[in-house]
Amino acid sequence: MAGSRGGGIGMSSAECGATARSPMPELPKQFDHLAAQARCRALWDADRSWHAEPAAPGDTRPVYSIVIPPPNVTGALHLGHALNNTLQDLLVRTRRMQGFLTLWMPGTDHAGIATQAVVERRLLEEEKLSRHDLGRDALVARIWAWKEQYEKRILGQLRDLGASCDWDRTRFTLDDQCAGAVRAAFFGLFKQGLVRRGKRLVNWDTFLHTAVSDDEVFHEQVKGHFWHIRYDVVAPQAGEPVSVTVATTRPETLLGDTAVAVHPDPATALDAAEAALWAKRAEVPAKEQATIDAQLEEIAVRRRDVLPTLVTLAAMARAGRHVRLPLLGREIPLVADEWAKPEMGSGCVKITPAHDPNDYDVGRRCDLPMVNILNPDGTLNDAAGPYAGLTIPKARTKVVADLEASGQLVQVEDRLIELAHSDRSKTPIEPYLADQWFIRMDELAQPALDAVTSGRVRIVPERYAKTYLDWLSEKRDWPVSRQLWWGHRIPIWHVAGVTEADLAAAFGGRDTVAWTADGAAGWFVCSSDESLPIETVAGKPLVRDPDVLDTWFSSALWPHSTLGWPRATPELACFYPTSTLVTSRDILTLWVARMVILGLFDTGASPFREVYIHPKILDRYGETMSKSKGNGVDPVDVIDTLGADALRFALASMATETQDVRMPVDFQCPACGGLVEQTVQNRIRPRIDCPKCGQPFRTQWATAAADLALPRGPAVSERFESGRNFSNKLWNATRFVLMHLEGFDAAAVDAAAIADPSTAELADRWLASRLASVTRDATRAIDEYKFAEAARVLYAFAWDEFCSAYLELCKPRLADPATRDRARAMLLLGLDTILRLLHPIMPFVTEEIWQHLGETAAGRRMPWDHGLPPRSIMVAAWPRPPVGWIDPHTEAQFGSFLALVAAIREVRARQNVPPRTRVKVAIRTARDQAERLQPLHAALESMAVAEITAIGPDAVGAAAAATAAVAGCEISVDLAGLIDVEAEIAKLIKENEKTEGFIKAKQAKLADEKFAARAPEAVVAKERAQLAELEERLAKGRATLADMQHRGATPG
RNA sequence: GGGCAACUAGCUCAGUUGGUUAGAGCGCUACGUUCACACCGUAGAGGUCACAGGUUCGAAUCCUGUGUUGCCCA
Repeated sequence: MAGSRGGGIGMSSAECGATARSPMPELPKQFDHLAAQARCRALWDADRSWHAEPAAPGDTRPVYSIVIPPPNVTGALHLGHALNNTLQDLLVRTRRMQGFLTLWMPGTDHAGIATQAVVERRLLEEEKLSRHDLGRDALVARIWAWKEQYEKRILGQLRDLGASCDWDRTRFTLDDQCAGAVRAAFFGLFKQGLVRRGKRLVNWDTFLHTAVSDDEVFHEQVKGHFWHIRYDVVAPQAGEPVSVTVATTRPETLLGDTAVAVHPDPATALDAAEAALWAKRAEVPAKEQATIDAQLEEIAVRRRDVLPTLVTLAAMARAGRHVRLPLLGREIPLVADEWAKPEMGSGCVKITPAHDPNDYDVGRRCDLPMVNILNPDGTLNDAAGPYAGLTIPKARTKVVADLEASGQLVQVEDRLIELAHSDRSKTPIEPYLADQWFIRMDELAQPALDAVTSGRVRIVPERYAKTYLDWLSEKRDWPVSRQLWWGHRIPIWHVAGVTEADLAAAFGGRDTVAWTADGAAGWFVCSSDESLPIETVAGKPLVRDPDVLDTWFSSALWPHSTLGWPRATPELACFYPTSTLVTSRDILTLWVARMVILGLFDTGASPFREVYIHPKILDRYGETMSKSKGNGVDPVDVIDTLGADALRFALASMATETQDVRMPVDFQCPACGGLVEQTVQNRIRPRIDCPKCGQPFRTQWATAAADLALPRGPAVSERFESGRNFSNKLWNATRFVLMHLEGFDAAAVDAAAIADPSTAELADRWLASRLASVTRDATRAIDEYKFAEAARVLYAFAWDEFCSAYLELCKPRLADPATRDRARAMLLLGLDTILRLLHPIMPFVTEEIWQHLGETAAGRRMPWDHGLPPRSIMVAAWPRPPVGWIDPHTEAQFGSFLALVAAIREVRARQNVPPRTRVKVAIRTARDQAERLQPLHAALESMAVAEITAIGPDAVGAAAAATAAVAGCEISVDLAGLIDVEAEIAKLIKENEKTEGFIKAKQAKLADEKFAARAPEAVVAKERAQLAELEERLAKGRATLADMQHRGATPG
């Protein structure tokens, strides 16, 4: 497609010059983003401009590399991905243009449980099958099929967005190369003794038969009960309680109880609780004190009634006494542990280490046995004795009934309970003790901490370093087992009943196999090979661990695994460590910290030098966008309707240093185009009736056939429109420039000479200065990750200065053969520079325009170009205007000119002068100012629709005139026959009042002796000057007002 | 409970080391389609910078506290 458009592409300048023709007829008034997107992608793909090869010998280019945070293959990309990838592309395109050897590594993530759960849910919905019906291999095959589909879609979306990834290098966290890296990394850890086997409480989903991670759990309040149960003391002695009462919301867990805990020092604990209440009471408002008083009263009662018993129990616990577990009759110890709170309940608490996280900690501290009473399917196992085989709800009913029958049930309370539910199956989570593999963090964490504290890895914004350091410094072991089928199978096999000599004989000499004792006469064998070459050792079977690794394990290797590690590839040598990681703060610990840990462990180097954390996009209510809430905007909708550039520009503009950008979302009615505000109520409806035209449309929730038949109303946001408008503005500025470029020999222009401050006139010096300072500001903003700043600076310059000012004042110059060529050269310089600066943010519109410039002005050469402009702007040189172009004095002078134009326009507007009526203007100003403005007369007259009747120190305005003082000029607009005296008087009064206000404030400030004494000299002088200026303005204003009022009284 | 943020125009956000007569985009009002652009132009209205103290000659900006909101960790 690129080839079919405009034969000029890729031709030499001579050929281009020969075929140059007026482009106007073929350039539509509106930028066609869809056509441009297709054309540009085809061009970039044809040239593989995004591809990077490792540096060849002698290539001295600096290297810039980024690895993409691999999107999950769970579903399509959302707005957060669009932001994340826009910013990466922005960095990558900038560096590429700046001459870096630039690689952006793309790929996707297999996303363990998320993907498996999606596929399992569909399997159940569509075929009424569970994964066990299908079997491991068949399910995994299904998930691969899903992955193929979504990977394709995701990569397509990234391309639609304009991402200039090196598509030839696309990786997947579960592909062969990554799998090899995972095995090698795990094996390395195993060999160093950093992998350990241990028990861990997991969130067990009894419906899906799998552990789910903490962030796949949601909490919901449900109605439940609080059962108070009596445990009898074994052989109570005189003065000792004969029983203790504990309370639980899950009575069936008593079957797994291995202790009852009491606080070791209940008196002190009670005092501490009371002291805390007093402290709180002193702080809260009076109305809340009553509640606290009641609690204090309660503590006093406890001290009297409960404390003596607790003290006795604590002593009994120390003496190693026991209580008898109801129903099962097991004797379990009384233990002393601070988890038991004397101020709560009976002060005693039952301990079920295998089924409660807090109890688990108590169990660890007190060295208690851990009795698991559950089967993976949520029924009770043999440890539950007569209750084995029952489901949890049935077991609960029976336990309660039996307790009641045996008289052990003391009391039942109704209570609201915060209950954990699985986000995947929506069923209650059971804490479940399972054997897991852990990566030991005690040694691994320190280098990763050092990397950040030493500054070798810089986190931007800086405050996130704290999150990272706090989390890592806990050095908590990383549980890496997942009871799933989709993922990297843990490369560990178990064998029992053999000796180490047997193992040594079986694997003799292989350095890819290592083993460790399992603590129970068996062995764990680990290998970095895809499989072990043998199935038995000394006749005993090797059994592979059924679990897979945590998804984050393979993600943690992403920067080096994608570059070929553990092989010593040229890619790894050239592009590792990478330059920048761009991500969102919610995975700073899960992902970023682990990348640093394993990057350092595997390669000895941190995987990146800088981490940029970008904001999150929220909806108008400050809620995170998510598919399940229905409050997101589909980036594809924006790309299709407004263009990828519009999306990217808006996203870049949102990337400010403060986080959490809100984006109000509306539904767009497909019938009338009207916007319907998205609310908490309507965002989950399958169909919405447009309040404007009454026509119904469907949303993402539509499932019923009747709803699906309706046209879809996409979720949109007005925030994207300014990007679309900006594209169009650039497009039309181009049309203007190209229109005037006909017959212009761009090759003959020496842009540097044209912009030379010593010879150029004010307007051109101004443009050159602005180009240089804007380039500096935009470049610096990108370097500092201030993307919104870069977008704002470029938008304001391109629109307000280049289009509204420079382009306008070129109009008279273009009409004059004497000044035309210089103006044309400057327009070309300005447009070309703006395009390059904007390209990283808006690649499509800039590339499309670049192609048109290539047809009309292929021979142009910017001062920072070494040769002719390349075929694609993607590989054009980043502008480097000479610093000498920057001239604040010129910028200030030109600012005066623009202020003059604005002042005349304001008078016109106030006086309702018809747009095409030329007004007569006299400007009284100092001689040097008048001389500087001389070349701008035509521009001033054209921009303000004015005729300058006089300019200079002696210029005299008409008798009936509106005046304004601005930028050292006193302008006088002749209002003969036009004047609206009332409007002018009203304006003057208001203006004078405002000035008086300022003067009063200034006078007060200057009259303050302390100010004069302590403020810096320069500030005082500035204030004085401002006061003088204000007073002069007021004097003139008053004189004019008096004149007007006189005139108003005697019209004519 | 601990930590991190945010609070500035109707909405979404800027506002560098304190020197401000507080800005932008969208929206709003008025006027306007001559030849780059109505996805446009010109002009205008609109703010007690959450609140209360403090530091300072001077606070949107620094400090303390309060309120509201969000996120992370437990």
